[in-house]
Amino acid sequence: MSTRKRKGRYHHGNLRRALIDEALKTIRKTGVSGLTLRGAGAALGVSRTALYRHFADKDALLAAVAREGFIALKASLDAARRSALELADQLTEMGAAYVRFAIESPSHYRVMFGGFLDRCKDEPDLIADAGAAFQALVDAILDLQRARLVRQDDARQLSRFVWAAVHGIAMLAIDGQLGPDPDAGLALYRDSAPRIRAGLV
Amino acid sequence: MSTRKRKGRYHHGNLRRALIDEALKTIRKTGVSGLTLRGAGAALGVSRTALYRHFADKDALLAAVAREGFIALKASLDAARRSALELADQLTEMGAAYVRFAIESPSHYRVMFGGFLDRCKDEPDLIADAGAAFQALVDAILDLQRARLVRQDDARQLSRFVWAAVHGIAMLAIDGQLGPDPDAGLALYRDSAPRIRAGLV
DNA sequence: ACCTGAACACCGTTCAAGT
DNA sequence: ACCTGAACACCGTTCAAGT
Repeated sequence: MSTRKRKGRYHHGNLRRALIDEALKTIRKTGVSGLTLRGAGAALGVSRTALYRHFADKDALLAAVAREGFIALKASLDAARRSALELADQLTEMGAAYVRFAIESPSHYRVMFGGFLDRCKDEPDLIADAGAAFQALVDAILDLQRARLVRQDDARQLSRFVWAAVHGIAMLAIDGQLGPDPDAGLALYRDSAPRIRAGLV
Repeated sequence: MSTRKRKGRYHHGNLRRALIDEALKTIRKTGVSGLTLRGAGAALGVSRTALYRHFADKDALLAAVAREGFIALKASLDAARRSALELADQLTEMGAAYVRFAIESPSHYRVMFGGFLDRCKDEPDLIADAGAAFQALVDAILDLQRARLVRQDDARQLSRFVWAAVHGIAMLAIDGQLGPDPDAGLALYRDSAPRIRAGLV
């Protein structure tokens, strides 16, 4: 069963979902700049303006794409946390998962953080999903604080420090600033993880 | 003496320079998305295609804008280093200058790091200017290592760690991820500076 | 309710022609 | 050498009209 409209069918079925998936696919393939509403419509066998029944404009579609990203990122972080053998390793594993997420989906990551979205505009769902991903980090740090493995500073501020560090590594990596080696980002993270930890104890 | 073409004059004078300045101005005012070649030409009283005598395409203009950014960033870092009263404070001051640069010129900063430029394309001058800014950090760390204030790890890797941390703070700040408070970025840096330092000693 | 087609006001870029 | 004007192949978005 394809996401493409069956010819002659009047309604598409789930155009909203199909548009998000199509956007994700072309973003992965060609970057954000390659995404056009006309192209997305054509790929789904739908008129160029059908999209406006489900999204206010292109930014709203991008916001939906970004939301998917934050949900997937949170899932990666949660999985990494569960996979850690010891409590002390949880945060290190989460950081690695974070950097890996960005390197595996650089264009998607850029939609989430590249300034395409105007966060002043009322997108409460997007802010909530981004907040939930951040909260995964805060929760892990609170656990470490309870076990006396991390100092008792404000957990949210500690989380922001860790977030900034891994976000910086991820951004420099997908921007090519660390050189052409595709593993440069993870290599830098491996070197940086103990340094980040040093800032927490 | 305006940068705008005097009417009737056949040549502009220094169109290349004027185009970069015009681009910087509109980017500061409206963001990168507000920059159009047609608009820039019109603002300078020049045809829409005059630009192609000085730049291969829009990306080449953006690359020139990014170069200016890296040169200005290096100047800020050097000034911060000189302004530090003690050797031990140099790096902290440089980090603050870095975050301040991004917060004061968010759109310009995004041209430098936002993935608009394809670093695989041959822009050796851009890579050189970005490298020079990074080298300012490496030099400061080498000095600290000589004074035994920083551990004797590979200086470039240490520099990348510091760079990623301040870059992450800067990016989150200008992306609005730290909340609406415009001072959130510098506040996070003040909290993070000693944590970053902990990773170096 | 959902979709279409034509239209509007934009883009970046090319190219023959002008000075 | 440097610039222009018209043209080309695109955009996002609006809107009256169709089912």
